[in-house]
Amino acid sequence: MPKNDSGASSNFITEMIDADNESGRFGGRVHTRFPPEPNGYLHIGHAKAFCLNFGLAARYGGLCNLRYDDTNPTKEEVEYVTAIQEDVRWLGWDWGDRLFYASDYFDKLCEFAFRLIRAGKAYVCDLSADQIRETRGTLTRPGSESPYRNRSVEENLNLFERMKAGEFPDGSRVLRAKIDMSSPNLNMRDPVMYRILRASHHRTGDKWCIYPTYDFAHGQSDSIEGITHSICSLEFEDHRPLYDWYLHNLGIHHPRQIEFARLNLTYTVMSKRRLRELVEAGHVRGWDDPRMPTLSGMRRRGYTPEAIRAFLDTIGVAKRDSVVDIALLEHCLREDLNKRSPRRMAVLRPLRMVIEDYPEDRVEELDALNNPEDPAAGTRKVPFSRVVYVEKDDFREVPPPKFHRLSPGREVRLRHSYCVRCVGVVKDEKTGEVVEIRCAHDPETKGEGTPDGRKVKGTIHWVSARHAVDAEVRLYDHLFTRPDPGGVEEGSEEDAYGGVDAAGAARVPPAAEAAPRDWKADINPSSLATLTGCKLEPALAGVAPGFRCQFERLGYFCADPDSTADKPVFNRTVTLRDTWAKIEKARRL
RNA sequence: UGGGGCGUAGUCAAGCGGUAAGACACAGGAUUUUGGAUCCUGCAUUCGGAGGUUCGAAUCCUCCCGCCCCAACCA
Repeated sequence: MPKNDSGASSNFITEMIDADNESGRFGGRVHTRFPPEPNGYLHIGHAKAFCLNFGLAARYGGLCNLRYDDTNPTKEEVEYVTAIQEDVRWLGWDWGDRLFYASDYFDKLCEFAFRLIRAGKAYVCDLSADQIRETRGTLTRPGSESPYRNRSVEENLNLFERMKAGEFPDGSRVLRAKIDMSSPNLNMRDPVMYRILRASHHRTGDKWCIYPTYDFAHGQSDSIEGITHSICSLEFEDHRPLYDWYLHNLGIHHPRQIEFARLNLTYTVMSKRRLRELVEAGHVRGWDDPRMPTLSGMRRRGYTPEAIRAFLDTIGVAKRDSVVDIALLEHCLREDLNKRSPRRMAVLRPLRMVIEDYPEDRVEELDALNNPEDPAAGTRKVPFSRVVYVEKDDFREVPPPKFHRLSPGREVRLRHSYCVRCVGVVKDEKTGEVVEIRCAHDPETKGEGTPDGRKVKGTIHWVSARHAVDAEVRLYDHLFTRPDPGGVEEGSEEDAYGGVDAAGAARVPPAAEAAPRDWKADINPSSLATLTGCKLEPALAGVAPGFRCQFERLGYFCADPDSTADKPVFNRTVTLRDTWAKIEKARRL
């Protein structure tokens, strides 16, 4: 992909901006904005949008505002406005002193409404919401005009003034734009501009009982802020003619709107509605659950802002609907983490190993490289003693082909330490399970090499039993079992739509051909595995929440805020690539 | 059956009339005290389909097919 000096990708949007700059359309100015509604936490799809907006501003030496599109007081909360700022900042962006709210413009918007009424381009309509819907027509049939459409300017002025003054009950009247009830674009069939809504707003409190709709607020808000390029997602393409109409009839600054396709990822869901449902139904522990695709969840999981940005740069920006393989996100994560993570040893499923020929009371402090990718990261001391814990997975009584870890009679290297050979096992009398392995070490192999040059194929990690720190470790897997949660069931494409589900009760689907499954049925019941009694090397004692490292041979981990002084809790951010696991999986199939 | 948008590999995505970039995934191999990392190699004779224009078409024209969005006083 073509890149400019700042490393950001070129795309169809930069081409349009380049053209605008060349023609002098906005005097060479580039001013964008990120306009979230504070009704939920930001997810990585939003990150695509704001990195695009802030990135464009940075690329062209322009500015990017943060503006809350808070026109619906029934859904918005301050909790979300705070969280949104934290997330945007986390990814490295700065809106300077340009933090705005659409609600800052309520007075101005109201004035715009009066201006349109005076121009005979807006009217107060007494039809109910149901009646408005019924008279809007359908996709193929034009709508019919409201009986209130031709009220006089004076009457409209009077009525709207009284709507504003609170003389009418909620929902009894609306202000509508007088455009064209037979337009093939439904958005142009006299859309609602203002509704009566007695709800307390998170910023304006009870000052207003009428609120502008998003469509009547968004374009003008961009205009007021002097935005040059209004970047938004594809579904607003149909609304552009409406925004054009408002801006044109109001005669105010007219930004250029450019639409792009939002981000979708396999094995997860990406809509605030669904994410909220996961939170509220308790399928996850909260918006910042490390399994969530929310930025707060990813942060808690151990993602780095750099990895997310690299991912976003890699996927590009286009208008085609797409679903990006989550493996690409994980690749970007590993690539970043590999370079910067100190290595540590941790045993998740401990198996006791006794080195019979190693003195009972001896302890050696061995040198271990902190990061083979980065010599500057230095070394640390790791204590070694007669009894250590190794990973259960690293021992097989009956080794399968190509297994080059430990089994009776075989030799492996204990990472940074000695080579040991398994000379016996101790089994549980009742279950027959191996509960301890007995080994002999070769004193000549300390740290590196073998005296006779023999090859020792496997290297396994370990933790000295008497020095180990006990920990809880949380392993995460995809939140959903299918790449397309709720996707159409194979073979059922011809099924008739069986009814109206609760969530869609008011939204009658068109006579659908395909039958989507319930997306919640695809939730992965094993997306979280909590391991206790894990053994960490002592260097890991007392690390601060947010501390990231690689547990050698296992993956990248991050200390969770649930950690306490005596018991660390670690989240697995992502596993290492695991060729052996792949071989074993292939063998099972 | 209206309007708007989009079709390039399993997934993203360049390409802008001169003969299909790159990344992920996948498959081999080298190397390795992390089965990690790294390094090689392979992976679209063809761009949704069919016609047409042209010396030459993924790029231009025509028709067809498929997918997404729109009938909230949500955003």
